[in-house]
Amino acid sequence: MIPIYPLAMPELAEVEFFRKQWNCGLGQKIGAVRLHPHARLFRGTNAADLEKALAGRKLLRSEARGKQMLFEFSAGGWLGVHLGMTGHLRQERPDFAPGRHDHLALLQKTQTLVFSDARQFGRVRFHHGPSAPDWWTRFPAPLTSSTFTLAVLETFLRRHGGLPIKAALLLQDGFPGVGNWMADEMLWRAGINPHTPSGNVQGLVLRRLWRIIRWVCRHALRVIGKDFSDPPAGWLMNEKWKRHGVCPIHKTRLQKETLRGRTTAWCILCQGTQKANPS
DNA sequence: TACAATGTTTTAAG
DNA sequence: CCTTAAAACATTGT
Repeated sequence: MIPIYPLAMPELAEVEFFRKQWNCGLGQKIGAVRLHPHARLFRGTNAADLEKALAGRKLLRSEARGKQMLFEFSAGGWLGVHLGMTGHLRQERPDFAPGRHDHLALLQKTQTLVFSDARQFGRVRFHHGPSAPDWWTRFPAPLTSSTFTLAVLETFLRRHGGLPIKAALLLQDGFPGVGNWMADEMLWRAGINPHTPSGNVQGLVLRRLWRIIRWVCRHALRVIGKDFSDPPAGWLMNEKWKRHGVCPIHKTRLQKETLRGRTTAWCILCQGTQKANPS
């Protein structure tokens, strides 16, 4: 059977789904490594070293934090993976021959673990040592953890008080894993206009946003992260990418605008009519 | 053809 | 040093 790999760009839940696509190789040795050594994907790491270091090691475990993934190998090998806009992980047959965009392939006895990324906005890095690399351990706590308190949210939004709330939600330092669809989903559910300065999100509205951030993360992981199911009916995400998307509640056409270079959709009845540069 | 795409990083400016 | 704005990155699909 040939599995079908969804063509979706990865945010929190999608990353978690793709991470699990390599679970079939847990506990197994890497026989050989095939990679494109000069691919942009390997910027900042020595691809030749990576190739030499991983061959013969065993894949032990993996974890996702926000949009980052870390795969641990025996003898202190750590492989960091970011999928960018077009990256994905999948498994192929053991005799797999990498294609043009299959930049990294780990050959195992019963399958090959593949990382593909056409645009190469993604990234692969390798760390050798007894513990996980610094960039990983310094990563902010998950939004679903008890560490992400209302006070943490308030402090972050105040620090970036001049940014439109939509742009602030995309900052990975504050909201690890949140991407374009999740940010719009959260603002729609919270009834906040995407252009609202972050510093103006206060009081009851702030508290509601905090609850919704956690709710959307949990549910996205439960549905999409599990098996890449579509989000339930009633989610804004189902409408956002349609040419004539409508508000799931009012059935009126969504407002669309490029905000800070990112496509943004909102409902003027739920979130108001505010646009960029009011004068 | 020209433009847009669910993401970061760099560079410049305030 | 801090925050913000915009361009750059490379490829594919409409």
